[in-house]
Amino acid sequence: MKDLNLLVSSPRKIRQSNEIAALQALHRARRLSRADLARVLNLNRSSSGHIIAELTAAGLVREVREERAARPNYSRAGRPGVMLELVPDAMFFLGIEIGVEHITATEIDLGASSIRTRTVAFDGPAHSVDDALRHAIALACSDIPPARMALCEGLGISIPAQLTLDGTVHFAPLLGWKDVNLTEIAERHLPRSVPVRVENDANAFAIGAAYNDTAIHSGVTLFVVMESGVGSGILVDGKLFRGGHGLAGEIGHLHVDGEPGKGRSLEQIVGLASILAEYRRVTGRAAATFEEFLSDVHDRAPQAVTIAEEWARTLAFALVQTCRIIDAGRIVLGGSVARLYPLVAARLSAHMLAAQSSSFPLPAIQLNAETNFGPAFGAACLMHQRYLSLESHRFLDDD
Amino acid sequence: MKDLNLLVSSPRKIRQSNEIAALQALHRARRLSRADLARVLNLNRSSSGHIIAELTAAGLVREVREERAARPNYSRAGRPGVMLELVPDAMFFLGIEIGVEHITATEIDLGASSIRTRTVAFDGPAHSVDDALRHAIALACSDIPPARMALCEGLGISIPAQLTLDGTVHFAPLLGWKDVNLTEIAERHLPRSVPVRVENDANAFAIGAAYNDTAIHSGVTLFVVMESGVGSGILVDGKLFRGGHGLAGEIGHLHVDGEPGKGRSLEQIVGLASILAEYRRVTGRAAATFEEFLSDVHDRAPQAVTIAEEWARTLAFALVQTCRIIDAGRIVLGGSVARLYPLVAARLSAHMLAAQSSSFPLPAIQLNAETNFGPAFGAACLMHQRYLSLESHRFLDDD
DNA sequence: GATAATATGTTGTGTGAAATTACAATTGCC
DNA sequence: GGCAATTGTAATTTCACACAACATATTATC
Repeated sequence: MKDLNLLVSSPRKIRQSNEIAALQALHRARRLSRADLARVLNLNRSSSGHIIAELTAAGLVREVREERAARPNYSRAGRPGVMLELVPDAMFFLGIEIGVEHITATEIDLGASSIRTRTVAFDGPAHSVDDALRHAIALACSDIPPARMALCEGLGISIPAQLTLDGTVHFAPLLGWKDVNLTEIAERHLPRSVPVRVENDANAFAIGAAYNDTAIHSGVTLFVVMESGVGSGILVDGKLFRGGHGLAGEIGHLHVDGEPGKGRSLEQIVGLASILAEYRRVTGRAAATFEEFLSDVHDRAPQAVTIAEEWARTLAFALVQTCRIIDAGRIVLGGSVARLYPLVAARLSAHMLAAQSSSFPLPAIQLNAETNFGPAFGAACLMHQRYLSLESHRFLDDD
Repeated sequence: MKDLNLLVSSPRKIRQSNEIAALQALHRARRLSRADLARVLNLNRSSSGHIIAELTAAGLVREVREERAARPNYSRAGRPGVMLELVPDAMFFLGIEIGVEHITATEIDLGASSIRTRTVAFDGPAHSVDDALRHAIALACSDIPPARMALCEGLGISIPAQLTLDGTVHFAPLLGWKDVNLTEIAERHLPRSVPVRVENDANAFAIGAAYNDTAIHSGVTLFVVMESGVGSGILVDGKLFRGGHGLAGEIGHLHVDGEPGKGRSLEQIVGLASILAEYRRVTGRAAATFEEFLSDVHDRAPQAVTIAEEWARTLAFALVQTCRIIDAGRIVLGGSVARLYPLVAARLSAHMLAAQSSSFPLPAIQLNAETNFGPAFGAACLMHQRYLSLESHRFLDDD
């Protein structure tokens, strides 16, 4: 039923979907000539020209006035093409992350570049849903003059919660929320009607970390976020895999040892809180920090190394289990705890190799170094992605 | 790069994709009038008429001459529409399953109805890849006269093996094959050039079990096949989720108890071989059958019940772990061991409920009763599905 | 039973978008 | 400078769909 409607029908819709394809292509390649675009999209040069004309008139695309010396490379024979690029300021997208201790708001442009990010402390559990959203939206919109607000094409919200597919909070243990429709509430607090989407924080992080990395756009990638809690997001060809209820990737509660009934969860061993608790216990220093722990591991202090070894062993086990099910081609580790990874990368690999039957291909593991890419950025990217798809506001006038 | 080409459309491609959508709609609904089709596809009646005319001329669709008494229901006012249906005999698809002990070949028509199925004993490990495929293809094609062979629009092959995405056997422990490109070999043995696709047996089973069940077409469904080995296939909106290397759903080797390093795999507790071995051990009857075991469980013989309880407990644990990752909305149990499920359904549910955190929705569990739907049928369905998609041979003349 | 209302299928016409073709413009290479 | 190669644009053609009009077939209503 739903596949069928996605198929394009009327002439006008052809142009719309081709325009979207052109925007996507320009986003990925940053710069293309009309002829380049025609090749990428398998279109005629003339059609490409018409599409560009329409997008230029709409203010989304412009010719880049290039310094003549700027391209000594690619000196093919023939008339050189005029390069085109997206107009970054044509619009912007907002992303906010409502965390347990803070709220972050970010703003990205049409090129998916971060314009600015702001974070404030916020005691999440102490506030109602309504208060939290009002604070967050105020933070995001505060410095934006009304005229500019008209260029906002979407607001993404990231929440540490289990969400159903329609943006309703199913259960948010960390915030104490339950069964609230965030989309509805957010729309009430917005100065202007804007598309809103809510997403789990791990999923949002995954989108953000992958969004400007063209290599990740194909295949299956697992993004693991390790803070106090542990979550993950699964990306298939650059698109989020949400599962039947939007809860896919909730690996924090995987059982990783002991009998099925008892045993501990991944989060209870790999999470920040557990590591710190254990490190403080063995060192006897109740105020020891994660930085000190990392430093100790680096210096090969036995007590810290033991903790790190169990961390690596447990994480390896969970990753192998997960890959048996989704067969990820790549794993990206993020969150503050991920800084432990470079210190024990070899151990992690060894444990994974041991747990894996030899014939099963091991995924590549990467560290997400960009601390800048948080859930807020990812939530904004989600709206950027939405704009560059058939759901886009601009193309839904009729129907 | 690959998304873009699917988005782009030209007049001719519109017609193609609309024809495909029409075929899909007719396949799902079995019978539609031109006006019905127009509504389903969001097209004008006249366009619908044109599309049907083209498909009728191609011999894929026909008007059903209806007995007048056949529709006392749906007696709306107005001129009744002429019902349309796919022409089953317009083409057919072959599916073969190469197992460890047998080869099955099946043939389905354009309506995805099974025409005939044949099975012969075959000692897989004793034969070379080449021999096995020659046998299998001969079995599938033996009774088909050359003239009819021209109507064959695809051959699907199911193998108990890990396959890469391009149809190469990565590793087939049960058959002793390794690193063979089955597609290539199969094409050599075919009497005529025909699209070929190779698929893991669990994945093929999943496709087949779901293919004619219209209700399953949306959401995430996990199909678990339990024989001597245990495998599974994941279906997302009716389409197979293959993972990064085509190995998604290999849950047979999930660790289900003990410490990460040691512990047993799901297969070693839930698989047929293990159940039988344990049952024979505790009863002392070395020739005891699975039927006898089922009968004992039914009669609540303590020894058998103990085995069944561990089966339920272990399976529940594995299913919960899997659903934490992919968040399946539904689980379908198949394979001969699945017959144990109805006897311990309540226990399985209880164990799943206990293992699941209360906020996590439990998937619905179903038994796949149709023993007829084997991997061979699924492999054929895979080709049927392929024909009803943009990859279809019929629509790739140009380019 | 006649008429109205409703729905279907077909035909002709118009429109929009892309393909095709042709051509001017711009560069590199000889 | 001549030639090949490439780009961008304009005119024309082709194609598929939407729309409107109409004949047709059936039910509902008086």
